[in-house]
Amino acid sequence: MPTLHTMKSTQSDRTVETLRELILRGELVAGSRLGESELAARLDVSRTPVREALGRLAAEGLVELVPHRGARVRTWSAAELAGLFDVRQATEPRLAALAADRITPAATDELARLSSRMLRCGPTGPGQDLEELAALNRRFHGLIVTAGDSPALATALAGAVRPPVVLRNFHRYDDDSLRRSLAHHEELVAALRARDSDWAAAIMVAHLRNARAVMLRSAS
Amino acid sequence: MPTLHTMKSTQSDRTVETLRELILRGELVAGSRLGESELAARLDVSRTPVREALGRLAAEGLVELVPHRGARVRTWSAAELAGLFDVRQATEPRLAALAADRITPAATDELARLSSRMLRCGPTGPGQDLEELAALNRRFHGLIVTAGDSPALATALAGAVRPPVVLRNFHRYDDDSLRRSLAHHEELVAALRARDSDWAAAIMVAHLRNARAVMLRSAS
DNA sequence: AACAGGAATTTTGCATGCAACCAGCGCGCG
DNA sequence: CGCGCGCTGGTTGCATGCAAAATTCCTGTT
Repeated sequence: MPTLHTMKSTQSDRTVETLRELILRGELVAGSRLGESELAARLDVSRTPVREALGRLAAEGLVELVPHRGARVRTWSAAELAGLFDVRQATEPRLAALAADRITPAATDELARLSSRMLRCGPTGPGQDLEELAALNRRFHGLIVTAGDSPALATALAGAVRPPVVLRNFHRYDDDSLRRSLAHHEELVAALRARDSDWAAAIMVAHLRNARAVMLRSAS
Repeated sequence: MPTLHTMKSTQSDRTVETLRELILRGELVAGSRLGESELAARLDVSRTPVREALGRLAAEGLVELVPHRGARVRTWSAAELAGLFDVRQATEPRLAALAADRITPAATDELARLSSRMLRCGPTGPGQDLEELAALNRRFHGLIVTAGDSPALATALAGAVRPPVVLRNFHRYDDDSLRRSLAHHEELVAALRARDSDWAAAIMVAHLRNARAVMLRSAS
C-alpha cells in the first residue's frame, strides 16, 4: 500500500487536514460518529495517524472526544453560535482597521476580485451556489485577517470561529440581508483602498451586525 | 507494570495535563527539546501517549512540532507578546462587563479572597513569591472569564493568551506598577459587587494598559 | 588541519497486537 | 412483569516492533 502522491509531510498531518476539510465542507455532519477503523479504511492509513488526528482536532475544538467512547463531530448550541459573534465583533473590526494601514494593492485587488465573484454567485434563488459563496466569503475574510497581520487576534478569531457555522448560516440569508452583505464587501474594499481605518472598521461592524441579525432571526 | 493510582481517565489525557503544567510552571523552559522517549521514561508511560499529548499541545499552540525533527516548547517573539495584549484588550473588558451582570455573590467573595492573598504576597522585594502571585492572578482572571460566561470569548482568549508569557512578565513589574495592578484587582471586585459593567470594563482596560506598559518598557 | 562524504546511531512515524472497556442482549431472580 | 447480572461483539487505549528520516561522528582526501 504505497502512498501515491509522495508529498513531504507526515500522514498524521495529512489526515488532520483531510478530516478538517471534510468537517468544514459538511461532508461529515455535526454529531456523526467518527470510528477510528472506519476512517482509517476510508483514508487508507492505519489507526495510529487517525487517532493522532482526532486528538489534535479535539484540541482544536472541531471534534468531541470522550474516553473509551470514541469521537464525534462537535455540535454547536444556539448559545455558542451567538457567542461566536461576540468574538467576531471584538476582533474583525480591529483587524479591518489594521488592514487598512498595511494592506498591499495586490491584496486589495484580490479582495475586489473575490467580491465580484460573490456578486456573480447571484441573488437568493434556485441557481445560487451557496457552497461557492461560502468558500469565497471565507477567503475574503481570511485575506483581511492576513492583511491585518496580528497573529494574536488571528488565532483568537480562529480559536472561536468555526466555519461550519458560517457556512450553515448562508442558507438563512433573505434577499435584502444578502444584498447588504455583498454591498458591505464592496464598500470594505473601497475603505481599504482609501486606507481609512475607521471606515473599514465601521463597515465591518455593520457587516457583522447584519449577519448576527440573520442568525438570531432564524434561531427563533 | 500496573499503574498505582487507578484514576478514571486515559494516560494520554493525564500526559497532556502533566506536560501543560510543566510548561506553564516554567519547569520545561521555552525552546527546550522534548524527546519522546525521554518524556516517556520521565512520566513512566510508553511513547504512544506522549506522542498524542505532544500533538494535542501543538494544536493548542504550547508546543512546536516539526515533522521528523521532534517537539520543542514553543517560544514567543516580542511581536507575538505585544499582539497578545490586543486580544486581551479586545476580550477581557467585555468579559468583565458581562461578569458584572451575571456574577454570583459566591464568586465575588472568591475574587475578593484571591485579591487579598495577592496583596499578601507582598511588594517587590526579596521575600516575594512571584510563582504564587502568578498562580493567584491566573485564577483571578480565570474566574472573571468564567463569570462572564461567554464560551466564545473565553476560547478566543484561551486561544491566544499563553500563560507562560504572563508568568514571565511578573518579573518585570516595578513597585508602582505592581501596586497599581493589585489596586485594580481590588477595584474590579468592587465594580462587580456594584454590578456596574462600565466600571468593570474601564478598570479592566486600565489594568491591561498598565501591564502592557510594563511589558513594552522592558522589551525595549 | 580543515572539509567533504558516508556509515553508524539516534529519533521519529507508523503498523500491528493485545488488554481493557463500553454497549447491547438474554437469562434468571425477585 | 420488572429489574439486575453476566456474557459477547465491537471499539478504544496502549505497548511494542520496524522502517525511514535526521543527526552525529568517523574517515579519507587535499
